Amino acid sequence: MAGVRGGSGPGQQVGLSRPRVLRGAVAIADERGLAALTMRSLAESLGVEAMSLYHHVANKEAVLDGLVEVVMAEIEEAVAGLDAPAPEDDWQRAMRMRVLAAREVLVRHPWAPSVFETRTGTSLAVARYFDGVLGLMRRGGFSYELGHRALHALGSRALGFSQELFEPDGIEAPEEALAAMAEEVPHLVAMIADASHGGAVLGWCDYQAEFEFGLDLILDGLERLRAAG
Amino acid sequence: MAGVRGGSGPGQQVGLSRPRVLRGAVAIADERGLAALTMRSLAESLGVEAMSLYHHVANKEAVLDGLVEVVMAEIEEAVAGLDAPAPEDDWQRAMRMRVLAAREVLVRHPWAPSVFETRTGTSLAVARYFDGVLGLMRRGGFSYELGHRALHALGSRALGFSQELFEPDGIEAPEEALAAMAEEVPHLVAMIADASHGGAVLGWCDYQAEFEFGLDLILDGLERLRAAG
DNA sequence: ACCTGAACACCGTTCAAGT
DNA sequence: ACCTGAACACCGTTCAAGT
Repeated sequence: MAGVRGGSGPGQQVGLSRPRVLRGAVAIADERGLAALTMRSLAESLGVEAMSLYHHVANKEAVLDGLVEVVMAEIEEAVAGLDAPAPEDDWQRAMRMRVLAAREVLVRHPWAPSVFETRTGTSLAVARYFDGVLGLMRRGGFSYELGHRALHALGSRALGFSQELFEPDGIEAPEEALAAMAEEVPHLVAMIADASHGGAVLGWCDYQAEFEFGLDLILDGLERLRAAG
Repeated sequence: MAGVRGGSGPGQQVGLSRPRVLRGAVAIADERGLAALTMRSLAESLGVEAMSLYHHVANKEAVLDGLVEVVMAEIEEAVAGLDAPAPEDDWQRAMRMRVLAAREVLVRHPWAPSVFETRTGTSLAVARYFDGVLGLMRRGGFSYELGHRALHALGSRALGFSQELFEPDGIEAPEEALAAMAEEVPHLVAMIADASHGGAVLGWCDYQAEFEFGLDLILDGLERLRAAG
């Protein structure tokens, strides 16, 4: 047959490696979503059989752990490139910039929160990031005790995302259904009606603005506690 | 063969039904974890073949949706049984009690947050709960606009849980590893050393206390904004 | 050392057949 | 109307075999 070796298909690799496997995994998750990432699809995208992957990663769990590493590396890079004030001068602004930089990375990898959520053990990469957050607060005048509480209070927000269990946007039913809804969730319906006075109706939630609101609420509260000693 | 019909095995049912299927699903998740919940294991626990389930639920997604309904019903019941102040008198205390009541339900179903996270669409049961939260804030003097922002700021905390991406507890390595860790995450190591002065070393995170701290941080901030008009 | 084909033990789900 | 057996199209993973 023709093309015995030198084909230019997706399997153009000179040899597999852990970084190459992880880069392939990120590409699939970015392009086709997390559900499309299987050992078989990953192997195929690398021009190799599924079983070959096991020479470079222990199993699929290890691939997911690797995805966390990749994302955290991108976040660390984004944070390093920041022109933030010294925490001694303005810890709150420094923290805000850090969190929003992390958030920008996550926007590029919308699957990332789901992967973070499934990881049980504490990854070193994540621990390093939180170590940086704690270090920032220390330089900003936090005691270890308050810094500890702050880490818990921030939770996933420190990494740039929050859990939106309920999206008011989801309520915007097609008019007729709204009347039926009004009995079940009167306050939500009224809230939407109130918001539509301004003009915007559908897609009226500005998630970035809401994220920043919640973040500032917490940071303001922490600053108050810090200042109070 | 003996025991043609009247056996007293797990399949003691007189006939399947959606509620019966969901109750079985909750039981499996409670006892053996979410991963153990498969259509086949669920069927077996009900003394039936897997394919029989499809006469009562559309598919596995519908089972997971049903789990959310069951949990939300338990939460609504817990909230209804609360002896909370009228929101007009003390919305913050009323809200705090509501959230902590929800949290108690979730503690009984540790798999619940994972299920909530995988649900994409807005469930009516969850919408109803958030409608109640918004109603409480309205009675407490919130505008719809601030109430809306409050719902976002609270996020999953309104239902009693928060995402702990990083558990400082996970750091408490077996002494020797700590020295190696000290280079990678110096602030976290120092934080733990600082905390151990008091006495408690391992298992030193009081998650309930940390949850309440974060909740109060947000509620205090919201009250400040509400009072400021 | 690295890659592979075949196979195993699972999944969720469909379908035609039973009562 | 409800339940079932057999089958299908997937998973992740093991194992013995190739180079």
